[in-house]
Amino acid sequence: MTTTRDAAAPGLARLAGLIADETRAACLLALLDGRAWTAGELARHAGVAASTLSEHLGKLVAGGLLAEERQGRHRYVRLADARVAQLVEELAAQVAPEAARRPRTLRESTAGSAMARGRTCYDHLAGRLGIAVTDALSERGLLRQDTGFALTDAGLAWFDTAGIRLARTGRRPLARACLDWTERRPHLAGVAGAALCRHTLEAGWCVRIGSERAVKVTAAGEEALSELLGIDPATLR
Amino acid sequence: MTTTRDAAAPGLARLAGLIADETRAACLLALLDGRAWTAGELARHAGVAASTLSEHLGKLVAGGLLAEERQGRHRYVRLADARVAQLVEELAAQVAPEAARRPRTLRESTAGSAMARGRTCYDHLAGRLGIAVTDALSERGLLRQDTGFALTDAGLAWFDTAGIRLARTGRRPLARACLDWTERRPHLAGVAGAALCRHTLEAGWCVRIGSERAVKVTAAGEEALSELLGIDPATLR
DNA sequence: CGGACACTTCGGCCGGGACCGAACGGTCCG
DNA sequence: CGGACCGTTCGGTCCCGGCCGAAGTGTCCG
Repeated sequence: MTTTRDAAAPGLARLAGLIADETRAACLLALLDGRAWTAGELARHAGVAASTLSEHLGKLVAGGLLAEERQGRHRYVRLADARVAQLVEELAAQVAPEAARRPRTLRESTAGSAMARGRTCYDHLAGRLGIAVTDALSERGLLRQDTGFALTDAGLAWFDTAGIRLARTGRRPLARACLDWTERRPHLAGVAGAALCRHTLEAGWCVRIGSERAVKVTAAGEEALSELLGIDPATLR
Repeated sequence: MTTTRDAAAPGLARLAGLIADETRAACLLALLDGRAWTAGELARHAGVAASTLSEHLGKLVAGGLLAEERQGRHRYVRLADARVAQLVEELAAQVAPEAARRPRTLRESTAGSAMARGRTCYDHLAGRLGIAVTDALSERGLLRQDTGFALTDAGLAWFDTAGIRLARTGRRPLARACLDWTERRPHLAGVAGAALCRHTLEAGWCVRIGSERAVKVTAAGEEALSELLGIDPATLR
């Protein structure tokens, strides 16, 4: 064998192959909501037979993209970790330019506009809401976006006084940019993004709408975001 | 149709499908060196017939992953832009845990150790060299990694006094973390990473070894890196 | 304990796509 | 201008993998 083919090529192809099927891609995108779905829910979502989806889940779990948890007769799956979520986001963002076409049906349209207003992206906030928060943090000098993407010392203090604890985990960055595919601009992800999202939901600043990823800012949320970050409630509607 | 399958699923699957072939994956990894390759070079590298590779290039170009430039009877291709490079890096990094197995042949071993010492990763420095530079920037307060990944004001000044111009382009971040797949830690990428890499090559601090991505620090480079960043030359050998 | 339910396994069907060699069209050079 | 070289197109082969329905396993509940 005289070729110098890169040793990582088979692995790369195998990994991409896991995502390269429309049904599996639909599953991964659905799981971007950060929750655990049952196999049946995913089968209905993707529009394939339960037997077909079972095989897909087997491959995704074996490939390390999904984590599973069996409970009685249910098989719950979720994205394996934040790194996998980032990977799927990143790939989806690369596709977005074409996917950001105008919607076809009224249902898609209303659901789309709710998603555009505010949604979760795995474990952090996205959509106009996510952008508004990210921009507000930047304007107040709490987040530095001009030379990269990192919280400032003032930013660390802000999280502290807001009562949002940032757990310094092993590898995961405290702050990271995640490209928003509706706004086409980066929003806050990483440990801080996750903590902020969790806090907004726990404090009742936001509530989930329906069974989708979309979230809605509550009256209490509008007040809190206006007070803590100077976000004009009108931009969130 | 009663399913709620995500509208982005077909696009995501199509994009992943472009990478999901071992031959195309080998091409993308080879092109991570940032240079333009001819179709013939890639065919030899991947170990397939020229006709087969021609079809692959057609798909990769049509899919927007590669940019092509025809010169006479040659067809030069390179990664379309930094975003595509980042995508491939990120996927490869996800694979790395398995791929970081011990090499099989002596040739792989010596080539591997040169690559581990220092190499380019699209347009920035990687390997022990890339990590050493990134760490040195951090230790001197020029780069902030603890709360994200961004240059500090001192860092901007350092680039300025070192005579390395940072062109503020449209979308590309000034500094970004790129996970190093031999060191398993982030190194500097983005505009600053690219400018630094270009400068080290132009100033003769580093030279490319052979036709691969590997680079070697020169005597002048050791002196410069020691003086400007306090990097111990021993760590680069 | 029996029936409804969630998921898995299996066999069979089918389409897509990776691959090659042969023939062809451009380009460069002696 | 003829021959070497680089790349592309085409026809044909072959295998991989997604899909389904039917049958099977395990779980929950009345």
